Amino acid sequence: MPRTKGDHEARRRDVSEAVWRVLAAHGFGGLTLRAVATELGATTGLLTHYFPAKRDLVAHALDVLEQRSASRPRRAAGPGLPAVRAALLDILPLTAEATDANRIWVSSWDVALADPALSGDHARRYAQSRGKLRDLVATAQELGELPAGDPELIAAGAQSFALGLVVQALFAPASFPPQRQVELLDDYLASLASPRAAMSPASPSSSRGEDPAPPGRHPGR
Amino acid sequence: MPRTKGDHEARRRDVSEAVWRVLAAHGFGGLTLRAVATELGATTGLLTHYFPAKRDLVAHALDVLEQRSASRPRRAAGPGLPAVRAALLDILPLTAEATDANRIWVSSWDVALADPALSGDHARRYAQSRGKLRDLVATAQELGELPAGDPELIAAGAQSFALGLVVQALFAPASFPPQRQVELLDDYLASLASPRAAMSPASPSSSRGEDPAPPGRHPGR
DNA sequence: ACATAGTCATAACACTTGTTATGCGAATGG
DNA sequence: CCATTCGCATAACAAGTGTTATGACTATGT
Repeated sequence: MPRTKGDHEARRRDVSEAVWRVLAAHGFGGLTLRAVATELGATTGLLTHYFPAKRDLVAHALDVLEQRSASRPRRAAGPGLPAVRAALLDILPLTAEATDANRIWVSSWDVALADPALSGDHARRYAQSRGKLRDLVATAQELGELPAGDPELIAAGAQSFALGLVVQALFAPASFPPQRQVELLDDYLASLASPRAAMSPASPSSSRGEDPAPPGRHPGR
Repeated sequence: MPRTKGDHEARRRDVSEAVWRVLAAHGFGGLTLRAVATELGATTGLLTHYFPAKRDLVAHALDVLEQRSASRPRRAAGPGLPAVRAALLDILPLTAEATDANRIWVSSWDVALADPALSGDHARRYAQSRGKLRDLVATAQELGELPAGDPELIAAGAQSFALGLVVQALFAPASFPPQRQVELLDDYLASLASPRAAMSPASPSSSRGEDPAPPGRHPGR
């Protein structure tokens, strides 16, 4: 009965890719049915035929994002610190596709922060990613490639570093070419790997509100 | 002639604060003239009286954001590493106001990435902030509180770390309370301060060893 | 007191948005 | 070969958007 045979799923994928392209170009603020339709060379009638409402459309687009992020070729690396490095490199916008994905990701933060449900989804996603990173950090510590310390804390720090680097690279790609991103990441990992001077494990800020003395190690004074 | 005397500027500030509140609550995606008007207990006629177009309104709101960021009480800290720490602490969402500001900031990334002009503004802003940070890092190095190394690179890394921590804290405030943010930052600074070996200790992957990701062109498309 | 000018509500405007209804064509099943 | 069903363009729809008059109100200057 259809004009072309079993293309229902394939057509849905086409639509999702058009959504992807619109998102990469104009972000969520510029995501409209008309924009997707023209990007696809069709009309809104086609879109509503496959997705009853815009909500379903963006949901499927976000599924595509997550699926792409999950199924993209991960870097292979031996256990320990190289695995940590590979996981972080996989986050950075080192290629055109990774740049698009990260750009969409950042764009989704606006709508996500406005909606508690979506906000929770993002938080959960980051927590999961952090969990994986923590395991990698732990094995690296067991191998003696990273100094002791709460792996959860180290993973959170590493993820923060990578996330911030993503944002900076998106806004100033000329100042943060792939090579520079890798350089920054490797410097960060090197500083992590170097044995840390002894500092009091208990945070001195627990008693006072916040903003206590300068960092742990006081060279002079 | 006016209903109340010299309140022109004061009224503009009122409007800007209403814009601020709407942005903090719903982000740029939820910023409409009606929303601002009801938030202010007025109508759109008032808004257009003080700001001819929405463009001017959001521009002024962003000016307010920048002005607030610039004029907020900065942490005082002696030169060297404490100054670096203070500058980074000033970025983090440690208070309710700082959280609002950062939430608006993140929200603006969506619209900024869609508009090259705004994108350039943001890039310039971050570059400037990075420049200041670099100077602080340099003096800390002169004081021997930080090991040698390109201060520009160190500043970029520190900014990335703070930025990413902001994002994480916004999405999972329960997992990243102020105390934890400070703890993470101090850990990061401690690892920076510790003298870095030449990457020999037990790290098989040299800094420029393998890199599956070819440094191809980045943005394009 | 009167004219004037700033303040702002009211309301209409042109436009875009997501959604829905209608209908035409094509491919298939009987 | 005809009826049916899917694919999709066309177009109308209501709601919401930014923008633009219009006019009433009020405090001020003279």
